[in-house]
Amino acid sequence: METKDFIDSGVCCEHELHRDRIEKGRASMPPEAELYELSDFFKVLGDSTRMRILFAIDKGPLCVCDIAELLGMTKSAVSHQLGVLRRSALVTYKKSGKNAFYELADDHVRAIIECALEHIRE
Amino acid sequence: METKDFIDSGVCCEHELHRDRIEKGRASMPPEAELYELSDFFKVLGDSTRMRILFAIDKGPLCVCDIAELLGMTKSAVSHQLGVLRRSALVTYKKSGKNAFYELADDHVRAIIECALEHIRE
DNA sequence: CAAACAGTTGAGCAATCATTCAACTGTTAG
DNA sequence: CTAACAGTTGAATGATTGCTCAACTGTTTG
Repeated sequence: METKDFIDSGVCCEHELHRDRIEKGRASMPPEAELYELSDFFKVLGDSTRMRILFAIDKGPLCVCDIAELLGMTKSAVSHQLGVLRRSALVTYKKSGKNAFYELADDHVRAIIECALEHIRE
Repeated sequence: METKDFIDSGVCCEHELHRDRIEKGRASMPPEAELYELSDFFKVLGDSTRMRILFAIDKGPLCVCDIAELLGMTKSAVSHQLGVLRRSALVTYKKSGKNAFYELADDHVRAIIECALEHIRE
């Protein structure tokens, strides 16, 4: 056809209609930094060991040894994952003698997991 | 001390008090299958490229070529990630001629991301 | 039909990551 | 102080994963 816009080329995303859609999509994109924070946050939740740890301490604080026993893993492996959860501020811990008792940092984490659980069970 | 319970041993998680806490934690653990579904779901969200795709199509369907242009990536790379999102049922798509228009599967996904965004911005 | 484009897919590669192992710190009990 | 235990940490390793490249399918246009 000869009614093509001068801006048109062979590729579809150069057409005016597509350009509009792309611009709309670009507008709904959050700041770069926020995007990485968001995906990093989900990345931490995206591991079954860490997820099991979060459920384990959901009803009350547990020490590393207890969590390791509960999950059937070594203290070292658990401590590494607790480090990840700690650095992402998903858990906090209090030292008590030889023990370090870990618990969920806040109810926000519970809420997000609960929200995802509903989605799964839909 | 000599008041130790007969079940006590050297390790802390064998003490009665710890055993109780462990049992409580174990009780709050969801079924194995659900746990994996949950962490797999978060794993899909835990990648900045996929997160950017979800935001890109948040305001309306886009074809693969448009998304690739918007993100500054190859169509192949985008298609691979769309495949992951498709297999996890986070997006749906409709074919229209040469194009495949992708959109968010449901509002549940929006809700979870929004919930996490609030947590990030706290 | 043939050329051009949209999209998918599998193999290969580099980077990331979870676990193991060993060495280490710090605390409590004897 | 010394032995035993709780916990952390760094290096090494095997598995996973995101992107590239190339080959392929399917659709539209001339």
